[in-house]
Amino acid sequence: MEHSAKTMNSNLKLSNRDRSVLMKTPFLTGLSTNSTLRMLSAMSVVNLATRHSIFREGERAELFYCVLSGYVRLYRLSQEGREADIRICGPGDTFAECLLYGEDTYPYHAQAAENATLATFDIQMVREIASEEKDVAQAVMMVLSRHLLTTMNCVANDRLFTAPQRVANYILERCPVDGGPASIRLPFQKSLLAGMLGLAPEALSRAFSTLRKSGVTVRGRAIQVMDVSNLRNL
Amino acid sequence: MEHSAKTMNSNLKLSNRDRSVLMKTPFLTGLSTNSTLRMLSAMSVVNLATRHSIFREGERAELFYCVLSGYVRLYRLSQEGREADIRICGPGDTFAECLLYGEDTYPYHAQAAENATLATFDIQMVREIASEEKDVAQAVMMVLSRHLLTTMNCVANDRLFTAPQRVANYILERCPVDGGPASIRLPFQKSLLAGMLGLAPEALSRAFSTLRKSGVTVRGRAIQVMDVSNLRNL
DNA sequence: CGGAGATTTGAGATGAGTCAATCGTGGTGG
DNA sequence: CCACCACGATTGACTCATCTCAAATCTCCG
Repeated sequence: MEHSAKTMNSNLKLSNRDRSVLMKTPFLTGLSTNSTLRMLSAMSVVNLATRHSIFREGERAELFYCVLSGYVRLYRLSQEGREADIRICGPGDTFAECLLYGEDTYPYHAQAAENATLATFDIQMVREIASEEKDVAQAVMMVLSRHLLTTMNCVANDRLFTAPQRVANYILERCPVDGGPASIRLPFQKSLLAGMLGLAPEALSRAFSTLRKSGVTVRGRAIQVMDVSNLRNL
Repeated sequence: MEHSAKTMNSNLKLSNRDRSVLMKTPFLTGLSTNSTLRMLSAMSVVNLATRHSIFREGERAELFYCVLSGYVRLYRLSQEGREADIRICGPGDTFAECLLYGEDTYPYHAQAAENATLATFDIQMVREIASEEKDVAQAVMMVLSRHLLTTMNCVANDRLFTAPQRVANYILERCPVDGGPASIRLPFQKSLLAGMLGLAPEALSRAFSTLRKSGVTVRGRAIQVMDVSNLRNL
């Protein structure tokens, strides 16, 4: 079908950029040649159009994923159909990797938030490889640790900070560390950032306008900060 | 000092209950005899009095922990001194294990929420053991996966549900699965449950009284549910 | 240039936090 | 065994943050 060819396309041809992201994944860096080859044999690549569903909550899990380009949204649905984002994955991020040693069904929905290229890994095969190749097992542990750390951070941020504070944190994490002026560019739509921070889009908008008096200017995806060290005092 | 002997006491003598919990930890179940012995050699046991601090955010991390009895509170502080719980660990739970392959400082505070017995593991040593013994590496991956899954669940719950819904979820997770009446007993103070659900104690109290009209009765630590399947429709 | 979708703004409703006072309970010591 | 005390839990009053719905605007793409 014309449609499915456009929205999902599996092959092993990678753009140079995608290949470079792939090899820089904590998942594949520092592996022996042999381990790398084995991992690549468990891997495929797919292209996804914006809003394309990757998997649904409750589906049997056979693959986990690594984002090469674009962004992916992981979310849950309430009974009434309200959506809550759990995590936004960008280039280099891995998701559903916790199923390597956990349940056998996906615990949330995943959807391409924009056109995206993903590497898929066969869970069964990687589990096998990890049990034989120490460097792969170590890579898995590193990825899991890092993911766990950022997720606990997310809980803490949600519970400790207000919307403007969370937005300020997001900006500061992406600014050159010194004081003075800085400017960054959002890599995605604001509605995605809102979900990432656990906010409704309207709340993000209002948070930005609150931050105006702290020297933050927003025009489209461009964000300018008059004085980074000033913003750091919340 | 009399005081420190009372609040912190390191030895290798375990009560039968503690030993049984320890061996049932995902961390130590299913290991070969040799791996088990090596893990035990990286381990100590400590007793802690209520409110005793276990480590502070930013401290250099040399140990990770497994709760044998009692409860431990992991939390962050805001500038103004407000506390936000990130996780409550009970018997069998592991914490700071994400530092095996991550940063080298603790990313949050840890405190005994009541008298507790903990197993401590030397991070450096376990890292070494995991790199040599496959079954240990696998155990680490299982623990990390499970922890990650529950933490993502926590984010989803916080973002999707109101206080009464979160409390209902907590109760339902601990009820026999069928319908009809049920009763459970809280294993700790209500203020701890409040923190676990990301609520102020007052909010938990109000949530309980909201749930009264759904057939939930609370007296001290005892919770009675008139009809489980009824409560399940939020 | 047109238009669909994204973003902003306004107004109102609601959920949850804070502070303070009261109530209940369990543990301690007489 | 009882009385008391200290601390946890509840309740009320109020404030604040964020969501929801609706309308107005903006922006980017074709």
